[in-house]
Amino acid sequence: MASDLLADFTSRGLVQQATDPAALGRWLTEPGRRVYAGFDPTADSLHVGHLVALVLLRRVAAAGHEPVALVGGATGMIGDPSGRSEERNLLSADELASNVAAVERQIRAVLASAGGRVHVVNNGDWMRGVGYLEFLRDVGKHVPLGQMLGKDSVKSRLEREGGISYTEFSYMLLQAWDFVHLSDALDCRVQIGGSDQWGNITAGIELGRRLRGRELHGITCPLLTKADGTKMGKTASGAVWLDPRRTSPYRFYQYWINLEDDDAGRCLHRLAELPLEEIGALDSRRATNPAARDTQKRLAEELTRLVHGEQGLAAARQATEILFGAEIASLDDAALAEIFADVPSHAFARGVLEADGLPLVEALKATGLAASTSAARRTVEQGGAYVNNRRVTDPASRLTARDLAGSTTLVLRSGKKSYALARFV
RNA sequence: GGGGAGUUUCCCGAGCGGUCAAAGGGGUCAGACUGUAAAUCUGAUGGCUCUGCCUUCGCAGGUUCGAAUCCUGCACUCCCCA
Repeated sequence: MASDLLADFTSRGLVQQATDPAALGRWLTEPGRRVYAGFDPTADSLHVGHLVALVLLRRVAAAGHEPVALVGGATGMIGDPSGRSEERNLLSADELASNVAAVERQIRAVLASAGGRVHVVNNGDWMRGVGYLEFLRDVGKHVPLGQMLGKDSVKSRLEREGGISYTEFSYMLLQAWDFVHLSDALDCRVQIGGSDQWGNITAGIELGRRLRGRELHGITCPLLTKADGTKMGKTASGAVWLDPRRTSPYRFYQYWINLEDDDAGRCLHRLAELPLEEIGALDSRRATNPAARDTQKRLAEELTRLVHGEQGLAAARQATEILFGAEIASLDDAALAEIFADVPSHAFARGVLEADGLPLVEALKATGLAASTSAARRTVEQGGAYVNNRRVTDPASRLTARDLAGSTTLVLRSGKKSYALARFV
């Protein structure tokens, strides 16, 4: 069953290119093979774009092999030119170190539930001690310049005005050496990555052949893009991160919920760890009854659980329920703060709730839900204002202590989904 | 250097000396519909202590009971001739 890995990938649309599938399949017949994918620590969190590689590694584990996640403490110093139109800015060593630590944590968390043995390595560990001359003699000597110049990542950059620095040009040497090193250290002979990694992967394969006479393999998967051609994982407010401090579980969940049908379908195949029969069933239900949006729901559920755990999923669901209109009866301040983590809040003096209370229009203006008192009044008159998700249509109405949802907080809303928290302290 | 056209509320753009906070379109914001989609439909869209009041039509003055609309000067933009 271990040999099913390649077929498994293929059946889920996860294979763009692969080296000699027959030989690769043979090598994978034995369980416990190590397969690696690399992650460069360009930020202190991975994002949705990295999910494909993570899921790939989980499938490696599920197939009875051992995933190796490489964090690029060394390569992150340089910057991968692949898929980039411009030179990268270098990260400081401090930044890099904390990014490495954070990314390692995330990878472990996601891979932990896959079961089996997981390796997380950092190429900084083996690159740090290597001297420049040594590297040029041991590695550089065996890589023909013509081959390097032929890589798409290099070619496309050379044609552009900004060109490419020697530093970024050298990136593929490091990644090539990583592959050879991992084949030495862990007998890891397969590298997987996004399709933009093909050049780097084959550089490693070539180096393994020249240096060790060893046969290494590579698999790339298509980059996840949306039907409109834009990158997956981008929203108007920026990237969708895996770190809950950057992207709350609620927003993460919502990202998948909001996908177009086709995009959701593709993601379902590639990212969801569901049996193919179940995926097929969702496909046909999407075709016959798209309004039910079963695919989006299932996808959001699976991925939120994968990244944020059962608790994160529960929180995302509760937040969804409330942010989509469920009346807010009584919730404590902590739950409110949690659910409305992404929502702007404004603090008022507690005293304004005394006596007649605070005019609603003033609260709408102060929280930024309305640009002016006039605009606030209009919103109320047109039925667009809600207190704790209960519509209020009287422009003269005032907020008093009875309107508090928690002990100090109440929730204001304008229209369908513009929320603000009013805190009285 | 000479001649002509223009500068309007977020954008484009219409504005007869009074009924102009200023047509129309876009955008935006609400509401309905809907699949937390797209499209569509409706309303709103200077400010405020809002059945009224205040401030807007390049800038500064002037004429007039009354000006975005007329006159003078200034600034900027565009076009034609040299």
